[in-house]
Amino acid sequence: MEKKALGRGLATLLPVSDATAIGSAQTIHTIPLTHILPNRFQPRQTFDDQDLKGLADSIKQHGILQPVLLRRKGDGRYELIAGERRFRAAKLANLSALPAVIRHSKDEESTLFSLVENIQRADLNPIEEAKAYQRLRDEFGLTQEAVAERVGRDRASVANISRILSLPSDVQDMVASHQLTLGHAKVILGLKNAESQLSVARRILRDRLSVREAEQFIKKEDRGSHKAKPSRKTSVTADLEDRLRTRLGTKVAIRSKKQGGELILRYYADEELTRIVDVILS
Amino acid sequence: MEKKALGRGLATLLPVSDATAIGSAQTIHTIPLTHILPNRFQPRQTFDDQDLKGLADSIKQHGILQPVLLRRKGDGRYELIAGERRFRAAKLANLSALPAVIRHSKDEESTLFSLVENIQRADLNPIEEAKAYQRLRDEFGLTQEAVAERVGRDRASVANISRILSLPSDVQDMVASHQLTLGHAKVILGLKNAESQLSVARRILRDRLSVREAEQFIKKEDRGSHKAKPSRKTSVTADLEDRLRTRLGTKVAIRSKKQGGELILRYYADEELTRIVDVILS
DNA sequence: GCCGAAATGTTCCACGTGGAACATTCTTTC
DNA sequence: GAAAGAATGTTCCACGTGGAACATTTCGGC
Repeated sequence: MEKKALGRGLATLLPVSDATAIGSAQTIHTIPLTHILPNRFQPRQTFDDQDLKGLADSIKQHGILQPVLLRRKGDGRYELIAGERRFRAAKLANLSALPAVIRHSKDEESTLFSLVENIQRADLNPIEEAKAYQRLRDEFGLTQEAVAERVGRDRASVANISRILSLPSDVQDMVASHQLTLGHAKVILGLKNAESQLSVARRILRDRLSVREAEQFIKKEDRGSHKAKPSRKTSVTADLEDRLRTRLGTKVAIRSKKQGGELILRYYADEELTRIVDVILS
Repeated sequence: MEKKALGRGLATLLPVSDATAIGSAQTIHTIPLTHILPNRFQPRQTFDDQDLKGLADSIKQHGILQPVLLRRKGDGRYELIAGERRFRAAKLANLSALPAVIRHSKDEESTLFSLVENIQRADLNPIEEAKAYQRLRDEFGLTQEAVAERVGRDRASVANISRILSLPSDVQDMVASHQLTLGHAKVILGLKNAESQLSVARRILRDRLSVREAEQFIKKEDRGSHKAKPSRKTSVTADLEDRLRTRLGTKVAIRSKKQGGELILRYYADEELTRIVDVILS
């Protein structure tokens, strides 16, 4: 995945006045040489070795001052539009990557625009939406942040929706058919094993668990398989919870809020409530 | 507002075989005589008094066996399409209302259909939606239940959305402009006085209260003005809450759930949490 | 007026959503 | 390899929505 930032080195070497290379909205990517193909239509077939060697020496000294111009091939590789000599000289200089501007064709721009519009308008199920985001990222090299800006969502939301594509396909089908919600799917992603993901998905359907119930269920499952995830609770509150749990013999949760919080004692029958109240009042 | 149901009396008197009067989807309304206008285009201008008297006697004995046919005038009144003799005889018999079938014109059906479609499709703000429901009810005599079925919502939701039309217009503007949500508006409706409704609305905007915070705030306001609404809690849980509150010196809530429930102790600082825990553990 | 049914009014809160806050990984430079 | 910043991954839960459950009013028949 190409980076938007250059790091400090190249940025300071590029001339500010080079407007043709750095347009107002141009982003300079660093593209590995192995991903760059020569231009199929390059009329020039021979290059002077001496000339290239001189350029390579200069590059070794100063780096590449002007990004090459690339066009995306759609399979993760790029085709040179401009900068063949720089490309060859960079090889001679044993560089591994080039600064490049990726130019989209008119067709590509149109496809991008249509994709974004469809996402914003269509009543897509979460799987469709995730696939659309993936397409934006794969075909146009957009980061999650860029996708999020274009479709009007938060970056974390794009990440969350995209993650569901790593679920087993059976579970994905449940989400696509609206048997499970995105909230459920996200909870299931907390399980690492595809088998348990499918089995928990079935359990949620069978018992009609809400998202909250599913969250709790996953917590219990993780505890059972010795893969408990680190809790975000402080050790102080966890200690208090433990001691209260021992004293009262029931589930205890301490939930902090903006101002203080809530101490929650769970009871499973009216008799238990009476018992808990008696303990407190005694 | 016309009733859909007949009561037992008329229903048992109407002949089951009278298909022209009771079509498969026909609803029989009971319309006060004072709301019924004679047909402007009734060719017959004179009616035999003896004939009418005989019919009036029969009506006194048996009631009206066949509903008249009415057309809605749009101002809460109806025009007779068929049944002039029955209408006159009912007057003679001192009836106050007639069983009637309301016939919609083709134009009316088309308007109804369009209205429903627009509600289902358009991105209406809550005020617009409420007005649309009101229109369906006023112009077509639909009950909340009937509106709800047509637009695909629950009857209670239609009722709740419609209620916001009784808010002060300033508050309605806040809802229409999405400064306040429907949830906020519903909470404000719990206040009886227009002045306090507006003042609380402004408070919600100023302090960016969430719906939950607004609910709590309204509760406190009601307590302050000696207009506390009757709580839905059972006296047993209220009693337990009181005793715990006295013992622990903090807010206590008992929330029952499908299986048992939660006993919630509120704390406002870490020191208070420690104190509560100490009381329980002592 | 009484009663029962229908219709409407009202409050409270469980729900899934969306994302804040944190965790982890990747990339670039030195 | 270390450090810093960018990008991505992940969990937990506050939020407004929608309506369940209950309350109140209206209507019609007797």
